[in-house]
Amino acid sequence: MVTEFPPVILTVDCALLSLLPGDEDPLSGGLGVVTLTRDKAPFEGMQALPGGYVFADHDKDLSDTARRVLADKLGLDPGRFFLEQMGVVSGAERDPRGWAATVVYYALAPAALVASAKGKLVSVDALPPLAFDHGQIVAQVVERVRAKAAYSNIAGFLLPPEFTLPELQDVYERVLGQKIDQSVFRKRMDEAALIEAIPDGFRTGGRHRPAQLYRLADEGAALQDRAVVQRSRRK
Amino acid sequence: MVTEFPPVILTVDCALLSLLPGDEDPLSGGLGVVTLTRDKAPFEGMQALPGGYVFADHDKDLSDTARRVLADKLGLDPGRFFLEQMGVVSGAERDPRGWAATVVYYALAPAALVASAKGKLVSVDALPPLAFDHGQIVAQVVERVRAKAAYSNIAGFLLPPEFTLPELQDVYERVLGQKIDQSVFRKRMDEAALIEAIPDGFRTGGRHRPAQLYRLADEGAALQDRAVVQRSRRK
DNA sequence: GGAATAGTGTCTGTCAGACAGTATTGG
DNA sequence: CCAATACTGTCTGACAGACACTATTCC
Repeated sequence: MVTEFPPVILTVDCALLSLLPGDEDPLSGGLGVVTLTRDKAPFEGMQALPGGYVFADHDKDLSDTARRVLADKLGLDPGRFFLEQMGVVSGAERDPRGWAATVVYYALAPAALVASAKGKLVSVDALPPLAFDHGQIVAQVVERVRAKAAYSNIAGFLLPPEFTLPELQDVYERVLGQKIDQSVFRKRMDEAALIEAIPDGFRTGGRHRPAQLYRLADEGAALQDRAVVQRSRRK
Repeated sequence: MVTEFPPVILTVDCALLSLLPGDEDPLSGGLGVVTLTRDKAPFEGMQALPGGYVFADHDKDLSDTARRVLADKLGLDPGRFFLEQMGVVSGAERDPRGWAATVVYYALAPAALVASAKGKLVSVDALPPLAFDHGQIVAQVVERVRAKAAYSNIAGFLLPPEFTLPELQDVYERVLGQKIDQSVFRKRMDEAALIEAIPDGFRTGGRHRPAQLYRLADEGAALQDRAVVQRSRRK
């Protein structure tokens, strides 16, 4: 066993996901990811995920690093956004500067929050070429988020703190790219207790019945595993 | 952004899981994890997960590091074992030597393979105190493996390459700690196509009907997501 | 009242789990 | 034939999904 530090580049990269505008046709306005233009070599001028080095003096742990990156590079309010570690991507070939390991975090935030941040929000289904292996990383993150969306309340973090059930269902349909039966969706949300009704909270405005407002239940236990759509069963 | 390497300790720790002997009573002989006695400070003399530094010159990526650690520290044959990244554990406090990040890998191997390796196989349900935060890491790994066992063929890697359906069911029951209906288990295994029958392969010996031998289907697509036991639905 | 969207009730095919029944071996 | 374990068939309650129905607002 060697005792000196290994000559390894360790960074943190963040994939911040949100919903694209596209309000006109249904099921458009799907998932988007925020990218920045690199201002130095390698891959100068290309789009890349925001990332940075670990500051051992300031960051309590790697999630701290991720929050700092999102705040510094994107100007994102350290407010209500979901952050979770995806894993590590590593290898001798992925960075021309040498053997590199990157801890990947992904974040989810409401479109309104992301709109005020730096960077470009691009569709994950029509990604431009990205620096390093960031294209593959985004693909992995999207796969993970879509899988989680099917059995958790993770999609709720793409909406403002207060939202209606039809709005939430719309988000699930955009993220999953598939229609969900209204009745089934409501039954699930009800029994899963992932969200809670806001007493006397209603969204009015349209010329139709007002919708009950909800919020995510239980800030702490924010992520639970209840099925929202059933995975297909037969081969 | 700084450009010199950050003063961060980056290591890889491996949690090698297998089944404990305990053949007498049913549902005993559950999951075990392999630990080594630390031969230097910090935590000298305590049990710890096998781990090591990344060798940028030799390791193509971090999974290479993990395989090397399992081979060097445990003498494990680089043969048929399942290896997957769990994530990174990091922080200023977890290693007395300084800010440290550890990439955690977990491996599954048949008991026969593990028996010939170095280290102690201890029950994950009665862990001794472990060095660093390895106790928490093992708990996380076990949670992950149990979750995956419920909807994948991951438990098959705890058996030799050839096994019978009753043997596989027994493994699932040990890992999950719950009885599975025989008929349901077989229907799932059949439709999921996670395993395939070995033509004319039978295990004889008992004074009863011989059992068909199976192997894991498709070495490459080794892990698939088919439910083996249904998650509970009602609250 | 009509349009529009929010929200609920009901029906039906299908599946998970329970359990009983059949198959095949050694003694 | 018996014991023991491998394997299969069938029944039933419950749920997912489909779809029709009611509720409530603005005009």
